Amino acid sequence: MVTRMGALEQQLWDFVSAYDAAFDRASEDNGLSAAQACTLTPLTGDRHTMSELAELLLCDASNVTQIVGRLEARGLVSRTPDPADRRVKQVAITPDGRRLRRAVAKSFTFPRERVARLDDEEQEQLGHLLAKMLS
Amino acid sequence: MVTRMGALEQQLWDFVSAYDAAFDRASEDNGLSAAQACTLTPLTGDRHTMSELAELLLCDASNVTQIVGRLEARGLVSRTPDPADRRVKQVAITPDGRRLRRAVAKSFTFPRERVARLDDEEQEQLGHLLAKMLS
DNA sequence: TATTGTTATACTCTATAACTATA
DNA sequence: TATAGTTATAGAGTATAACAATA
Repeated sequence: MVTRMGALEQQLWDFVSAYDAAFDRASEDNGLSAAQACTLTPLTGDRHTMSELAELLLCDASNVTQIVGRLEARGLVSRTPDPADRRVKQVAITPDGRRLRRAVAKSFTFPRERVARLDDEEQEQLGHLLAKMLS
Repeated sequence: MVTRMGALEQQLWDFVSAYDAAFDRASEDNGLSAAQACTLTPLTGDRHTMSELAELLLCDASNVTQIVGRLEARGLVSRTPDPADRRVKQVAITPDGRRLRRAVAKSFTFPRERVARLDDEEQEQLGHLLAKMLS
């Protein structure tokens, strides 16, 4: 991707590009934008505030307002004021939202398929290498 | 990211998320959107047609028209009709565009830094695993 | 006065459909 | 008629600044 990029860096670029493209496709095959699918992802049954979502999604709160607004209009999430502090909104995924999130996860075969090409020892190696790079 | 996602899949998600966020930052630190930086990337001195770019970037040609239009307005690429077939446009990066592409590459330290955490043997392992997953 | 979230606005990305110029 | 690219248009993502409601 860059001038004089090493072979390993190029492989990483290629892998990430393929991964991203596959996630985009999985989202759009289920009628969601990637951003919408990413927003449904962390809503794991607990309630989350708009600010928490903005932090998780690494974007501005005003952006979350819009994305959540579209998801809410489709009945995929709910937004209710926190009784303890009525400034705060509690966002929760609905059963429909959960279904769609599962459908996206099922469509997103890329990581499963690619990891399945590695034998047990290689999978363990990969986990070790990723942990080292992420630490 | 998904219901019941394996640990290895979660590590991949985390790595890709961090990689993408770092590329976005590197682009925006240099006054480019990620899409603009991605468009400058493959313009390696040869000439490319709009269609080729659309294929490389996995998007519609009308989208490339707009992105290239903005890059051209800033003097980062040039667009000239192919004398052999005047329907075709040859896109080339300018010296300013090259400078900016290098600046983005320099800012995008994430892959270099993370790979540098691995010793020589681990880097070789990673290359092997990526090749297997990309094949 | 400070904080949470929304609204208003502007720009970019993206695709589809209609169009222009060229072949 | 077919192809390369553009234009028109519309919807979505994104951020900044101004605002409302609540604390």
